[in-house]
Amino acid sequence: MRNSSIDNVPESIVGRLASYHRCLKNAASNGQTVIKSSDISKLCGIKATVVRKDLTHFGEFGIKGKGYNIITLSSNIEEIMGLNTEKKVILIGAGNLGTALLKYPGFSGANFKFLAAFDIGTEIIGTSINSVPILHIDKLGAFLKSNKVQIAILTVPSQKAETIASQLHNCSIKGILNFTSAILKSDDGKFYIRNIDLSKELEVISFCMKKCLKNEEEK
Amino acid sequence: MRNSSIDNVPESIVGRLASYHRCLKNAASNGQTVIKSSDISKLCGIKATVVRKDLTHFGEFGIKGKGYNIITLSSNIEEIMGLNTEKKVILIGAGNLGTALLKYPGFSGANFKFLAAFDIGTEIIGTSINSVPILHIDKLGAFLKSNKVQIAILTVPSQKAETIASQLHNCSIKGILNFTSAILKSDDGKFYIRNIDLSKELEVISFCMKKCLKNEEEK
DNA sequence: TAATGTAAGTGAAAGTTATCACTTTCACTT
DNA sequence: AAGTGAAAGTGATAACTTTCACTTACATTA
Repeated sequence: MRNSSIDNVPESIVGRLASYHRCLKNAASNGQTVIKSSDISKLCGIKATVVRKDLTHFGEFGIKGKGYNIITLSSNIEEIMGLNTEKKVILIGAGNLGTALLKYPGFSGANFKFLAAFDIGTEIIGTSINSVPILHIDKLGAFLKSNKVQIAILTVPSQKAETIASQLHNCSIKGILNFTSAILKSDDGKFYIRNIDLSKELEVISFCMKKCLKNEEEK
Repeated sequence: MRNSSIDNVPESIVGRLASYHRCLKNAASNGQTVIKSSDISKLCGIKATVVRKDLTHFGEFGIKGKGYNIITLSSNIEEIMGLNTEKKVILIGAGNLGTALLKYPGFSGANFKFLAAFDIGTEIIGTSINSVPILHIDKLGAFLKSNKVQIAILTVPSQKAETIASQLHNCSIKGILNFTSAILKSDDGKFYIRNIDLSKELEVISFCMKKCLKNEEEK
C-alpha cells in the first residue's frame, strides 16, 4: 500500500470500497483471478473511472493493460477496511429486529463476533439465538468489565436508547450501531456512533416515490 | 409553500428533512408549539445554519426572531416528503428480517400500508404476521394484477433478488426497497430502487472503528 | 523485438454541497 | 411609538466530489 492516507477518507469512498469487496468475493468464487475496472463498474453500477480513482486513493493495486488481481485487491481492501481483525460485539434488545440481526450472516463476513445479547424478557433469558446467549440487561455492566467488547448494537425501543447508551461509557466499547430512531450524540467524541434509521429511510423513499408518481401522472 | 422546487433535491437534504420531522413530532408531543433552528440543531445534531438553509429550500416557514411553528412546519414537511399519502406495499421474503419489518412500527408512520407478504415456506403460507397475510410466491403475479401495489420490499436471499425483481415489471410497482446485498440496477429507469445493504454498513463501521482503535493506540 | 491495443493512473475542470458573514424582519419592552 | 434583541433568510465563498481528457505502462502478437 503505497499511499496509506487513511485519514479523512470520504464516507462515499468507504461505501464504494465495500461494494467492490463484495464484487471481488463473487468474482473469486466464480474462479476468476483478474478483474478490470470496467467489470467492477458493471457489477457494482459505479463508473469505471470512479472505481480506479477510489482504488488509487489507497495505492496502486492494478496492472496497466491487464486489470486487478482479485486476491491481492481483495486482501488490500480487507486491510484498508479492517475486515481482517475480529470485532467483539454485543447486541442489546433481542426483539424482532435484534433476533433477525443475530441470525444475519453478514456479520461474520465483516468479522463481527457476537459475544452475547441482552434483554429484559424473562422468557428468553438463558436461551440462545444462533448460539449467542441471551442475558438479562442487569448483567450488562459486569459483562462489559470482564469482556473486551468493542461494538454495541442497539435494537431496543427508541425511548430507552439514551439510557442504555449512557451505560456504555467507561468500558472498552468504541462503537455503537444504533438501530433505534433516537439520535445518539457522540457526547465526548469517544464513541463512533452510526445510526441506521429505518424510519428515515422510509421517509426518504416516500419522497423519491412522490417524484416518480408525479412524473407518471404528467405522462 | 412559496418555492416548490422539488426537483433535484439532494438526498442529503431529504435525509435531514426526515430527521427534522421526527424532531418536530417529539417536540409536539411535549406540548411545544414553536421551535427554533438552534433547538432543532441540538436535537438532531445538525448545525442550525444547515437547518435553516434546508428549510428555505422549500419555502419560508419561519417567523424571524421567533422560530418555526411546529404544526405548520411539520405538515409542510409531510407534504414535501409525501408522507400524507398512503403507499401500498408488499413484502417478499418473510424470513427473520422480513418478519421483523412486518412488525416494525415505523412503516405506518411513513404511511406505508402492507397488503401482503410472499414466501415459499409451506408452513407459514396462509398464516399472517401483524395482520398481514402470507401468500405463496406463486400468487405474486396474480396479486399484482388485481392490486395497485406501489412498493415492493425485498428480503429474500441475495441470489434470488434479481429473479424476483424481474417479476415486478409491467405492473403498478414504482419502487423497490432492496434489503438484499444484490445490487439491483434500475434497468429502464422505471423503478426507483433503494438498496439498504446491512453488510455494507457493517464494513463501513469496520473501517471507521479501525480509525478509532488506531487513535486509541496512539494516545 | 517492435508495434499495437488495452486498461490503470493522473491532474485539471466542472459541478455540488456545506459554511460563513451579513441582512432582514418580527416581537417584545419601555 | 421607537428601540432593541433574537432568530430566520440570503448570497458569496470554500470545500469537497465527480467527471473528463490525457498519459503511462503492461502484455500480447506478428
